[in-house]
Amino acid sequence: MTAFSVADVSTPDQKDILDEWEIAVIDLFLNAASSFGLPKSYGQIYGLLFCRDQSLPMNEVMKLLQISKGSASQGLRALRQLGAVSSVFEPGDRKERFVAEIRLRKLVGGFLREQADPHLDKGVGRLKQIEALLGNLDNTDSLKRGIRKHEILSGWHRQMSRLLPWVKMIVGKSDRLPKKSSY
Amino acid sequence: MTAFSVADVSTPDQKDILDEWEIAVIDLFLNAASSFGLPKSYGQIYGLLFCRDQSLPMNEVMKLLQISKGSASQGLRALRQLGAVSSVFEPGDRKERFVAEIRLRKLVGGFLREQADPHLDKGVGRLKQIEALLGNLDNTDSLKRGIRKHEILSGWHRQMSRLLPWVKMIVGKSDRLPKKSSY
DNA sequence: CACTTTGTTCAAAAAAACTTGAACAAACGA
DNA sequence: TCGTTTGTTCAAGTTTTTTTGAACAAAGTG
Repeated sequence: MTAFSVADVSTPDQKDILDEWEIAVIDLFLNAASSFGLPKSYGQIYGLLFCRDQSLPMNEVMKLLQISKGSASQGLRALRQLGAVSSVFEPGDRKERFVAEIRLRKLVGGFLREQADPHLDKGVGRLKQIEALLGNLDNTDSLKRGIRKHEILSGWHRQMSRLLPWVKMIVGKSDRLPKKSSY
Repeated sequence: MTAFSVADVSTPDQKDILDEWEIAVIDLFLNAASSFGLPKSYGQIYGLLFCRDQSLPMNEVMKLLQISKGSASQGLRALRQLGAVSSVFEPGDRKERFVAEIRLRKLVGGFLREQADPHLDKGVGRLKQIEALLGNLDNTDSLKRGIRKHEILSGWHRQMSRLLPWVKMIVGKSDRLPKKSSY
C-alpha cells in the first residue's frame, strides 16, 4: 500500500504518459511487427521496452499501452521466446520486469530460429510426403514431371538452408565504427 | 463451340483433376505463402503453375483450384507484379496464359524488391519524423534517451540496407553442380 | 451493331487473426 | 489458513484480411 494517493483515480500520472517520440517509435515497431507477420501488440510492447532504459513490469506495460492483461501476458511471453525481451527480477520485488534486447544480431537470430528454421524443417517432411505420393505412381508423364518438380523444390530447400547461416553472420558484423558501435 | 459434349455438366473431365502430388505441392505453397504474409490463394495459384510445364489460362486456374474469378484475377496480377509468374499469349488465342517463374533468385529478388525495399524506404521517413519530434524537446532526460534510441534505430536500418544485396547475391549462386543445376 | 469471350473492380460475405476480460492458478505474507 | 498480488488461459467479441460473384469494361467476331 502506498503512503498516500492524491487524485489516484482518473487523472493519469505523469509517469503513465508516453513522450511523443516514444509514441512514434512504438508505432514504428507496430508496423514492423505486422510486416514480419507478428501481432501488432507484440510490436507495441517491444517498442515500449525499446524506448526505456529501465525495465518495466507487466502492469506498467498494460497501463502505458492501454492493452489488456491477456495481450500483455501473451505478448511478453512470445517476445521472450523470440529472444526479443528478457526478464529480470529485482530483489525484494515479486513482480517480473522486462527489458528489450537491442542487439540486432540477437533479434535476427531469434527470429530466424523461431520462424524460419521450423519452416525449413517442416519442408523436409513435405518433400518426403511428395516423394511418397510419387512412389504410388506408374511411370506416367505425370510421374516424370513430378520428379522434376521435386528436384527443383529440393534445390530451393538446400539453398535456403545455406542462406540462413550467412544472414546470421552478416547482421551485426559490427564492421569498423570502433566507437558509436552499431548493435 | 466444341463439336460435342457428353456429360459436360457435373462429371469433371480428367483434365480438371489434379494429381495427388500436385495437391501436395499446391498445399506446400499455400503454407509458404501465408508464412510470407501473402494470401493463401496466391500460394495455391503459384503452386499450380509451378506443377505444370504448360502455361495455363485464368479459367483453367479457376477450375482446377476451385477459386473465384476475383481471386484468380487478383492473385495472378499480384504474382506477376512480384515477378513470380509471367504471362504469354499464344498466337491466335485471345486468352492470356500464365507460367511460374522457377528461378529461386528471381523469386527472392522480386519479393525483396516489392516487400522489403519499400519498408526500408518508409523507415527513412519514420526516422526523420522521430528526429523532428526530438527537435521539439528541451534538453531533458527524455531527449537524451530519445537521441540514443534514434541512433540505434539508424544503425539497424543501415545494417538491413546492407544485408539485402547480399541475400540477392547469395541465393541462386549456383555453386558447382555443373549439371542438374539448382534454380 | 449485337453478341461472345476475357478479364477487372469492388461491395458484401466469409474466414482468419487478434484482443479482451473473467475465471483460474500459484506464490507469498500475515 | 486467508487474503493479496502476480500472472496465465481461453471462450467470446472485435477487427482485419481474404474471398466471392455480380456488374462492368474492353476487345474481338460475324
